Amino acid sequence: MPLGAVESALVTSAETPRKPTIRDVARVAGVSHGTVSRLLNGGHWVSPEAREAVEAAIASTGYTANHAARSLATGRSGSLAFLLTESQQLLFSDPIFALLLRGATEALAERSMTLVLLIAGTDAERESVERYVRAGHVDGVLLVSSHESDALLASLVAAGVPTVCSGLPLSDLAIPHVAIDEVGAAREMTAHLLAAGHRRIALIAGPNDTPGGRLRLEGYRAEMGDRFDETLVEQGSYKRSSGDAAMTRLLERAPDIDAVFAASDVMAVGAIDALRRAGRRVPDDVAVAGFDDSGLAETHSPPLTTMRQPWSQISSTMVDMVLDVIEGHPREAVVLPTTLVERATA
Amino acid sequence: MPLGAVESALVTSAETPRKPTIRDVARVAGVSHGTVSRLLNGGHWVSPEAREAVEAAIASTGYTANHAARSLATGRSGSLAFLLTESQQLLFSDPIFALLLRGATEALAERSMTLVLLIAGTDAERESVERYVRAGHVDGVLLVSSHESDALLASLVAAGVPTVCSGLPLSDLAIPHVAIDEVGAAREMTAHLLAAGHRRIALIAGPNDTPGGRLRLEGYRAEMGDRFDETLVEQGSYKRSSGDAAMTRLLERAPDIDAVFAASDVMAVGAIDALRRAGRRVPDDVAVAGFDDSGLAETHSPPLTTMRQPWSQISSTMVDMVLDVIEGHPREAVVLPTTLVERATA
DNA sequence: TACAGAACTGTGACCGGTCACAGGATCCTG
DNA sequence: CAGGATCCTGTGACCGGTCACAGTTCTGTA
Repeated sequence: MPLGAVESALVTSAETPRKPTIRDVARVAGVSHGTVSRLLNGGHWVSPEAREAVEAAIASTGYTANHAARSLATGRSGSLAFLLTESQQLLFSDPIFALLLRGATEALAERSMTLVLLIAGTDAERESVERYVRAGHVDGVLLVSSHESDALLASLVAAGVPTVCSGLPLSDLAIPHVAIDEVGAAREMTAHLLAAGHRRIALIAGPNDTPGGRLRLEGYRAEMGDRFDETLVEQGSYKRSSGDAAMTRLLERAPDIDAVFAASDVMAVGAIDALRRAGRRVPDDVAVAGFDDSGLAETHSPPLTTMRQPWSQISSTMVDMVLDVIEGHPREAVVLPTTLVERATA
Repeated sequence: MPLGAVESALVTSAETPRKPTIRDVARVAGVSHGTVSRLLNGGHWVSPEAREAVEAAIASTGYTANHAARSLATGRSGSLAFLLTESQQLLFSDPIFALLLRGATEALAERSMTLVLLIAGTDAERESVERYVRAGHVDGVLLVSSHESDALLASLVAAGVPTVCSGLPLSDLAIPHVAIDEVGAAREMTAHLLAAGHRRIALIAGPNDTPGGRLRLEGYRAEMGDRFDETLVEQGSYKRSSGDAAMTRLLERAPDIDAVFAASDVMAVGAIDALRRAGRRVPDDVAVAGFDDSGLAETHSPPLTTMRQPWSQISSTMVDMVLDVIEGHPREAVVLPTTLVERATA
């Protein structure tokens, strides 16, 4: 009956039936709009009868909250930026960005928040992204970048925008971030290859200005100890073709290589391309290990032995952290564990 | 001087200096907030002097518009959904989704709108996405799906949500969409292979419930004419491993194959994996052609001959179309041209 | 000179929530 | 039984824009 009343009111009062508001719900439930609002925000100080009436009214009217009105009143946008400061190339070529994106989308959906994707590859884009974020269109930023120091990061922090990074920001800023034990993971993989009897283990490192590039090299070097040989190290750019090229150079310089550890799965796959062209069998002639467990590792043939990063945990932790920071609770950096996944190539 | 007044007012009235509003700007410029608002929305009926004063005031106060307030007043959210109705796997494995995402992000940034990424792979996700969109959190939807009929699509259309699809929605609904001439493009590639002297041309088709799967097969069949042979057709799932598997089956059934046309670059690369394992040289023994020009095609070694889809044009056209629909201007479907890109494999 | 209409401007209602505040009811406690 | 605490509720101001409307000035034309 109240439902009918509301329906006819809507139909008669406007040709386009307006979406029900909190006041419509209140009228149907026979309470005030304040009570409805309270129920919507946790339901404290609402009597059981009122709760029941309001819940019924919400169901019968098909009420959904108006996001813009809530934002205006609370000063919160209800969204986070997933900020990628990479050239577009990398987004396409390395599946780990998609993994992080997916994880963050899920973690936010659980909290009824949304993800705004921002890509800042060029300088013009960086500027517009900065304006956008500083204007308060998002409550916080998930900064995803493989490169360690970033002018954008500094300016976001200076502007007081709650920000969390993936990977280690190696600048001196103390930004909350979630990372893995890069050095330890690289040591573990190197030790695994050594334990399998390999002695001439090459490394295809990442770029020097990325934590993954520097620290995985450090771990490899530490574990190799006396066996460390500069000629066994090449640098790639995290792209497949760079893995291929690096492997080709390594084979020329050191044909006696019996294993190769690549700082990413994508480069490992590129290395396998080169090894195949050179007629080396994997893993019989040369063992290959990757890093990331990026999905590619499992579907590649043969499946890659790799160091798994807990992607969905990384993204959900980042979301948790930035939400805490938004609430005013400062957060420390978090280091998550990695797992060596032994498949066919090493 | 007026600026100083505003600044001190802000500082004294609140410990946290509030962000300047349209009324602050108006006070500094010595006009009413209505005039500021008019300038912000196109600047019609604003005198040159007022315009100048307001622009100076905006610059001196550092004013940026409050998105939530504008949304509330206009009933527009200023954002579009990029809705992906695919299992997560495909987003990771096929670069074309990243290409579309990137293009849409750019096209929207130009219009100061934002992109909300929604992924509806599971049924639970579909439901929450539907609630979200119907609640009016976005002004329109860019539906990206390779599969042709989609319950979600039907319900969005029923709810009157402005929606544009990529690819052909083969249901009976007349949804605006942007597509390519699938049949014509497939004919063109097949003709190219025939012209190069190949006679036993295999096809690795896409899934039957996708336009790309059905229509590219149709074009291939039409162009092959009398040479069409059912045993030369295999179906894949657009994944690399499925291209590999399909090629393996084809080689068993028809060892005399001298060319293969894959309905996506990713599957073409998978096919090359299989051909290499079988000891066939590409393109010397078997020519390979892909479809999409997904970025993978260029970086693969050897670089893939493929049919280029105009990705950035596709995404910007989709954005244009959905914005038109939002404005109340119905749009027809658009068919964009493809280009045969000859590289090393065919 | 009068007057229509264009160009410009200010005012205030409104969008749909949140939240502070002022009560009212009920219950416990001294 | 007074009086305070606790629980619950309604009221209305407020967030920062947009937009309809009314009013003013200015120009051009009869």
